[in-house]
Amino acid sequence: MWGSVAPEASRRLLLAAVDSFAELGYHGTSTRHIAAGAGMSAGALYVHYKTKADLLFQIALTVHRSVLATLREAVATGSAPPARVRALMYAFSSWHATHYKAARVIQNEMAALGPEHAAEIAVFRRETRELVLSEVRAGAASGDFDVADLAATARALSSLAIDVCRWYRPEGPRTPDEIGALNAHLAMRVLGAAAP
Amino acid sequence: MWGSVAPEASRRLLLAAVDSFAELGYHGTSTRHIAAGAGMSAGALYVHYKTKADLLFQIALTVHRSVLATLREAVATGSAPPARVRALMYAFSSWHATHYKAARVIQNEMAALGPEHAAEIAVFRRETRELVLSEVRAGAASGDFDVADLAATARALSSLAIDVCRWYRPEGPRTPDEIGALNAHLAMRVLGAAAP
DNA sequence: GTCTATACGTAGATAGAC
DNA sequence: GTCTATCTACGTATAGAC
Repeated sequence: MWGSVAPEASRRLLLAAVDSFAELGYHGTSTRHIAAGAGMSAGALYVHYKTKADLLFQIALTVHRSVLATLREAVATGSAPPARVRALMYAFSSWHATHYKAARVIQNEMAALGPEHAAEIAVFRRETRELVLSEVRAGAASGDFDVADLAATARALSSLAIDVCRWYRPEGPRTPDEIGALNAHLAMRVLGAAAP
Repeated sequence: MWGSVAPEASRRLLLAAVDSFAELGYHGTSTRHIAAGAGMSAGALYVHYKTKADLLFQIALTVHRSVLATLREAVATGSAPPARVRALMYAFSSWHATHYKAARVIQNEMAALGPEHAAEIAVFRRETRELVLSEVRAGAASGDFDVADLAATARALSSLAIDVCRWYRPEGPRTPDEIGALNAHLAMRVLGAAAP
């Protein structure tokens, strides 16, 4: 996910910021702390990022792009709605385990973005919602799913997948793979799909 | 929920803090802002609360007590596991809509608590988890539910209910009552309970 | 209990040497 | 590009008048 961030010093700062924002929050993190986490002095940060807010925005951009690309790849692997939604929920959930720190930042700290940055990020979030919704709708239309409230059910699936980043710990008993598989299974139940 | 907070000036400060913590986060909120929200000057806050951290802790105590009491009342209304879990999910979800600001504070800002305060609050959170888990376990034991992974399924139900506070808006299309009913329905599906 | 004034620390951000 | 030093503003918290 971070491969596109260059040069290396910029990436180190970004990763240190993700760690700190995830743990202490944006407002609870000082630029000095970020710089120290990247092995630099306080002033060096401003060579790579204009402001602390800009740093958050670059993180938000990178992470949202990664999620959306992951979900789009996932649905493309299936053809029938149940297979597509299983793949979607597996990818959505396991991504939120694997990248739980980055996910926490984009879930918890987006209120700290300024209005222009927030508007730009909102586009990604809308597209993600639309993607999930359209997959649920397709399965309802085909008769594979039994869904009373399309929007609310799609949101429930997203809640399930996203919330993973809030409780997942690498030392915990379940792997990202297992979490993805379990949530894919629960999604089929939520959607009233026939048991396979 | 706030009736126990007296005198009135203390309650005004607490409510102003909840509003601001929910919107801007604990570290993003200044004591001046809280005091202004309660219609007071900056210094007056310290007559009612020892520190800003103490204010957060009082909020956390009050809100966690309210959630737990709500859930305990809810399960007591039913006898068979499906009815009990339906009541639980209805109460859990609608509470998180009705009290979405208070819920956001206890979901997003608990990392700002000091170690001793955090330990005290962790007791409430553990009890809430245990309550949900024990209800799921009872239904699995009775044969009403079909659950492969008790802990993970119980957590999924909690995710569904708690996440309501993160997206709910009073101007939105669904009432807390409707949200509670929908999540209760989805919970039955997640648990593999026979359709009523 | 509330106000104004203030002490003190730390935050974000910049300047200039290397 | 990185460092140290520094500017300036704002944060929490306290003191003392009313």
